[in-house]
Order: sequence, then C-alpha cells, then structure tokens
Amino acid sequence: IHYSHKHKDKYKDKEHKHKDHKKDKEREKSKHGSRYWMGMKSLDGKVKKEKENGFASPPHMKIEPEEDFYHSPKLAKSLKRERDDDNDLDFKPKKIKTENDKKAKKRKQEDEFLFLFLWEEERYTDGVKWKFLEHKGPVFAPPYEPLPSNVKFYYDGKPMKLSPEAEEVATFFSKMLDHEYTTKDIFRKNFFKDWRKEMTSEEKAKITDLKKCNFTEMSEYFKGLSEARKAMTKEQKLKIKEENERLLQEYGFCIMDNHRERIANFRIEPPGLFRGRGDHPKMGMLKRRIRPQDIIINCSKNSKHPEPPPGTKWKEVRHDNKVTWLVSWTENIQGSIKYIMLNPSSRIKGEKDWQKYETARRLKKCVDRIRAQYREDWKSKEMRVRQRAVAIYFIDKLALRAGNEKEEGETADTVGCCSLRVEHIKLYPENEGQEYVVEFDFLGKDSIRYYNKVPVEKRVFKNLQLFMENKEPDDDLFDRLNTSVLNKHLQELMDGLSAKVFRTYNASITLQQQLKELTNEDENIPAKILAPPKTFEKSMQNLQAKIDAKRDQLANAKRDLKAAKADAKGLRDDKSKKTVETKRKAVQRIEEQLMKLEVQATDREENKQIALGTSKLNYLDPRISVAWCKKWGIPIEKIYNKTQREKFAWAIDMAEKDFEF
DNA sequence: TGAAAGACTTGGAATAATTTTC
DNA sequence: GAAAATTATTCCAAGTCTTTCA
Repeated sequence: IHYSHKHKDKYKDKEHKHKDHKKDKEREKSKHGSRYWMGMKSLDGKVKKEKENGFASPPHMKIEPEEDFYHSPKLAKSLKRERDDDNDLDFKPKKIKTENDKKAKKRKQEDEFLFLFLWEEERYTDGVKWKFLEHKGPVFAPPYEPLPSNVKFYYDGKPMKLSPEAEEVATFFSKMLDHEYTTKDIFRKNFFKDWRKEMTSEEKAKITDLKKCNFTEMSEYFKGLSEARKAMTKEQKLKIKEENERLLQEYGFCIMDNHRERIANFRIEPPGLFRGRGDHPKMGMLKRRIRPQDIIINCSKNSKHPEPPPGTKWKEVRHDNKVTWLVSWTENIQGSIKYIMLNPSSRIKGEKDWQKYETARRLKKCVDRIRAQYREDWKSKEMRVRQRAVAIYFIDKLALRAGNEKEEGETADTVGCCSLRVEHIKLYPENEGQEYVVEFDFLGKDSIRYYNKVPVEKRVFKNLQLFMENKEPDDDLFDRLNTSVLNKHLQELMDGLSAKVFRTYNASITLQQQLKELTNEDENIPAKILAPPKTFEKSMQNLQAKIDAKRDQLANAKRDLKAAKADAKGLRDDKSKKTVETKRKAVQRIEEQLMKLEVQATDREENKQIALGTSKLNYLDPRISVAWCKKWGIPIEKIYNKTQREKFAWAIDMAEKDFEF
C-alpha cells in the first residue's frame, strides 16, 4: 500500500530526534486509545468513507493485546521496534475474534486502516497534544448596561447617582443581597474595599460606611428583570434560544486535528464578586472584567487565528502544541491562570480519561505488593518512612486526598492526608467495643467536613501516637512528609502511580464487586441500578417530610371521621351519614398515599446501595457499567444521560460484556 | 531543592430545562 | 395548566500533580 512510506519516514524521524524515553507512556497510550477516536466525526470525510466500510461503526472485531491493554513502556517500545524493522504494513493485531471467514478480507482492510490511524496517532510523542488547532477565540462578557434613571442607590437615606464604574460594582452586591454571603463580615469588608477602588474621589469621600448603603431598589430591579424573563412569550424565548445556538455554533467548537470538537467553556467569566467556599479570606473581592489585552490565544501556526474585537489587541498569540488549552488569562483574585479547554466528549479529554482508568487497572495488579510494602514500612527505623507508610494506608483505606499544602491567608483552611494536623485526629485505644479507633474530624476539599471513626491496625495506632508526641494541636501530623515526597515514592512503586489513583482504583473495583454481588440472574435487575441523584440526601429528606405531612393529614382525617361519626349517631340524618362516608373515603385515600410514599422511601434507600451518584463521572471506570449493561441487556440510557454518554463514548464503544476492570 | 507557575481534574452551587403533581 | 419537584447543564472554585525557575 502506497501511503505507507511517508508515514514510516515521519515516524523514524521522530524516533531519532527524541532519544529520551520518558514519554513512552504517552505513546503506549495512543496505541490502543485511538481505536475509538479515529472513527469519530471527521472533517475531511476520510473517516466517514471508511465508516461506510464498516470500520468506524461499533467494532465487531476486537483487538486483544496481552496484559489487558497495558504494555510496560519497555514492551511497548520493543513492539514498536519490531514493527518498524519489519517495515510492517500488514501489521495485525494479535488476536481477532472471527465470526466467519466471509468477513475476514474486509477485516483485513480494516486492520490496515486501523494501523494507519494508530500510526497517525503515534506522532504524539514527547507531550505533543495536537498538530492543528483553529478556533474563534472566546466570547466576552456583555458590556455593562447602566441602570435606568428611576432605579436609585441611596446613601444614608438620600438618593445618590453613582459613576458607571462604581455603579456596576454596586450592582454585583445588590444581586447577592438575598445571599448569606452579604451578611458575612469578611465578604462585606473585602467588597467595600474593592468597591471603593472603583469610586471617583467624590464618591470615595462620601461613601465611607457600607451599613449606610441601600441597594434594595437595585435588587428589586434585577428581581423584576428575572421575573420578566420567566414571563416572556414562547416566541421571545425561542429567539433567545436561537441566538444562543448561533453563538454556540460559531464559538463553541474548534478544529483539532481533523475533528470538530466541542469547547467546554468558550465564554469568558463575567466580572462579579468572588464567592469562595467555606471561610475564604478573599470572599467578596471584585473579580475584574477580562479584556482582550488580558487574553492569550493558543492555536497552530498554520491556522487562521481569531481576531480580537475591533480596536483591541490580544495579549499574545502563541502556538504551543504541548498543551491542550485554546485561551488563557490570569485571574485577579488568586493570580492563577484560567483556561478555555475542550469538552469531555473530545478526543483529547477522552483519551486522558481512558488513560486514567488504565493506570488504575495497573494498580490493581500490584496493589497487593504495595500494601505489603507499606505495612512493612510501618516498622521502619526511619520516621519519614513510617509517616509515609501510614499516610498511604489512609489514602488507600479511607480514600483521603493527597493534601497539598496551601498558602496561609490565601484560601480557606482545609486539609488532606499529608496536611493533616494533630488537632484533626483523636486516638481511642478503645471505643465502643472496638480497639485502636481513630477519629477524624477536619475540613476537606470545598470545606466539606470529613468525620469518621475507624478502627485501625495496632501498628498504625502506635505510629500515630508516636507522630503526635510532643506536638501542639496545630502542628503537622506528618511533619516529615508532603505530597511531592509521597508521590515521588508512589511513582517508584509503579509507573504513573500517584495518590489520586487510589481513589479511582478503589471506587472502580468496589463498583465492579458490588455489581457482581448484587446482580443475580433471575431478579428483575433494572430498577436497582438507577443512579440516585446527586441530591440524594436532600430528596430523601423531602420525601420524609412528605411522609410526615401525610401522617398528620391522616391523623386529622381520622379525627374528622370520628367527629362525623359521633354527629351522625346523634342526628341520624342522611346528610351526616353522607359526611361520614366522604370522611371515610378521605381517610382511605390518604392511607393509600402514605403507603405509596413509604414504598418510595424504601426503594430509594435500597437504591443507595449501588449508588453511582457523584463519583460516576470521575472515579468509576465507565467500562464497568457499560459491560454490565451489555451483559444484562440494560439500555445504556438507564445509566448515563446524554452528556455522560458523550463523555464516555469511548467506553461505550470499547467495552464488551466481559470487560473486567 | 524548594517554591512558584502552569496545566489539568474534580466537584459543589447556581441556573436552566424537563417532568411530575395537584 | 400552573406550581413544584427533579434532572441536566453551566459555571467556576478548589483540588492534584507536573514543570519551571531561582
């Protein structure tokens, strides 16, 4: 086949240029990952044509490289060499499931296409993420529209016309008036300080006390606007929808290496007041408006780069194909960089996701060894080794996050494993009949409280006592450890291993086990798996409230019935008899409703068992669920909604019913 | 070597769209 | 057919981890 050489040469070229083998991982990744993505919506119609060949449709052949898709870098390398040496264009996957011979010839063609594409994908070595990238740039926040003159701001009871700059910031506050934030001291203090920066000197002189500011008219005005928006006619709503769709079509997609890909966040974040989570020292600060001169554009040299709005300039246009972002800017609250990147359905995100689960599957193979190792290390002579070993145990057993250190005063005070302080744990040699109990109580990511009482192994317990000796409550529990030391160690234990891999691994392996356990042949499976909503607890509470209300209602109805009966007994007329009947019916009806609610409640509670809830999107290998669906004939739509199906398209395509995590 | 910068994933809250209930 | 409840989507803060820099 003629087109082979060109590619071959390209490949060889690369090989010579890059002698370092650090990135073998990347190569190995694309080897099998491309299977799905290469068949995806393509721009030049090339793949589409192949699709007519039956190639890009769900595969009826299956490639089964040894070792569950994973090659150690070394192996990957040698496989590659082999091919290279053979000048191998009729490279065949090791095993092909053949259904019949008729299709064999066709399949061979497919293999050649497959090979070609694998070839193509293999170019991405040394961190290169794409070859071609073109997009339309970001959509900026709409400019500020001054308030109508009848909407006034009052200072100290008197109306006061603000300059547009000061007024805009005031509107940010007024829009949050109903929010708890605006009652918090830090929020108010930060807001007022930043607001004053936007004021004219006259305004600054006059407005000196936030308590004297009255934003209610402004607040009412915005409430009115949102009411009006809700009350719009069908046509008006449709018009807005169409406009949004137009914007999406124009700015919401980019072209990356022959694919038209959806962009995740093509709109620049509008200005507003920073809302931190928990006790964030910066809450209330002004998030300033992003202008074209703040924006760095990233695209390929040979693309048509986006034009800045008339009369403006980009900060920079660069061509860095070692990164995946299209647009970036520096945010003014923390000074961190924000990015515009692709949607989870894109090749670049999907491949990465897939890779993540492959890493977790590799952990499965050596987790026993690693566990044995850290248990051994609990006995180490070296303090840092012991601390490391106990930390890994927590990460593995309790799914704690790594816990990077954070700059004090810049963010809320939250911790993870490595940043735990003495004050965050309590030790109980005995507690409620269990030995060696550790009580965790700390604020984790997003200032969400982690509270847990767990019995641990004696050695762990003794070590913790040791770590806490002679320390103040606010001292680090693991004073000889940080995340970079920890991850360096993990990396040595397994290529690609870091703390968060344990979360992925443990979540996925547990899901698989649970599915196996809880699904039995003769049962009518389906309802079980239906994922409880993220708001599970809340909806459970709602339901409970309903049940309680219904009970009250029932009690009332019964009382009424009794009263009516008594009446009827006394009066003995038709009318009161009738009332008794209706009351009786009412009681009956309410009883039925109550029953229904109670059934609902137990159903929901039981469903929790295989809760696919929140972790579904980030920690559970989608192939497990996909395989389960295929095995039990459950439509995938029951598990994943549209967005999720797009994100996991690779898994839906890739996983067979016998997939094992 | 350690801090800072950079890139990318994770996850809650707000908001929009859709479905259910009354 | 409106209101309420539920579910989907968007938004963006807060993490993790890698790379760069001094």
